[in-house]
Amino acid sequence: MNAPLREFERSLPMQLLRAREAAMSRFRPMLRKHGLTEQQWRALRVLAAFPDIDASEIAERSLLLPPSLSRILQFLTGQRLVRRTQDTNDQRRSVFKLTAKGRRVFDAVAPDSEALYASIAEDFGEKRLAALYELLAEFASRVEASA
Amino acid sequence: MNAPLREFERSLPMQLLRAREAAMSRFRPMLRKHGLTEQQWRALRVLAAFPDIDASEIAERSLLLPPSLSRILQFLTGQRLVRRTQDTNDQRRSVFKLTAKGRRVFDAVAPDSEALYASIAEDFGEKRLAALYELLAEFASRVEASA
DNA sequence: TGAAACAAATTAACATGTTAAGTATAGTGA
DNA sequence: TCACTATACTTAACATGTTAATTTGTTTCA
Repeated sequence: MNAPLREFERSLPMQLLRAREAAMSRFRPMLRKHGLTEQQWRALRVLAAFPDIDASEIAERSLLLPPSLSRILQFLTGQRLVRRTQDTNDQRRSVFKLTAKGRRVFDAVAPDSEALYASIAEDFGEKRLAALYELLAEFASRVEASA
Repeated sequence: MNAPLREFERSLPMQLLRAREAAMSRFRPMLRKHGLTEQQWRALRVLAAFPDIDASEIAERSLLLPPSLSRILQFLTGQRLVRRTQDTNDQRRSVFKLTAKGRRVFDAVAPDSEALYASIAEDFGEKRLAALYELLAEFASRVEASA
């Protein structure tokens, strides 16, 4: 055994990564069948919930950096899943909205997504899932704040 | 307010991402000063703890996929931080070890890394940190297992 | 043995992450 | 009004993530 490494593998950033990987490894194959990446799906979910939203707010809500989101919106627009409109008051802003096709894709993926999430909740337990969620939210806000 | 999205932003994968981002946003600038990315540092840490380790085990312990690790090892070898040796028994395997230079870099970064980790522990609280760690470990093993 | 299955690592191709720099527009104050 | 600053993206450049395909070497077993 080696002390420095035990500490490393026990580190919180590594456990956060491992936990997320465990969860996402269930979602990615399903999304792939729908022709979407995880990040594209995150953007679509935000757009489904907030019509006529600008890029900055999509980025913030989907936890995607602006350069990544910029490319993703180009892809989604190219696929005719999303339509972009120029804001007439502020020419710098673009406003985005799901197309009918985009809405159909969202409606097709959402049930699969919810089913997988439910299976995770069942495997780990609703109660512990809620406890974990609360700790994570507290951690994020605490650590973000005093950066 | 919009129900579907509240559910989305409350999802565990998103909170795991947000929490990890909060933590890593403290580490990345420090690593950058040392000329390393987060992933290169993960590989170095594993190598510091396990001399003469093969690529598969580095990948597993650092949570890096083999293709990413392959590129990272090429970079680290090019920087003369790591040396590669062919396994004579199994010609498919390569075995890696930190060079003296690699060890010096590790020794330079490690204290900064530990200091940041300590500051996070202080901000969030040792006790809650331990509780969060345990929940995450339990979550990962539970969700990985029954994938 | 020798062909088939398996294993370790790499390469390929494309999407995203990360930081810095660039572009266009909007707001601000002397 | 006009420099100055700030905002909203976008582009650039390089590193990594993700899946599939390849390459090379090992193992199995008929």
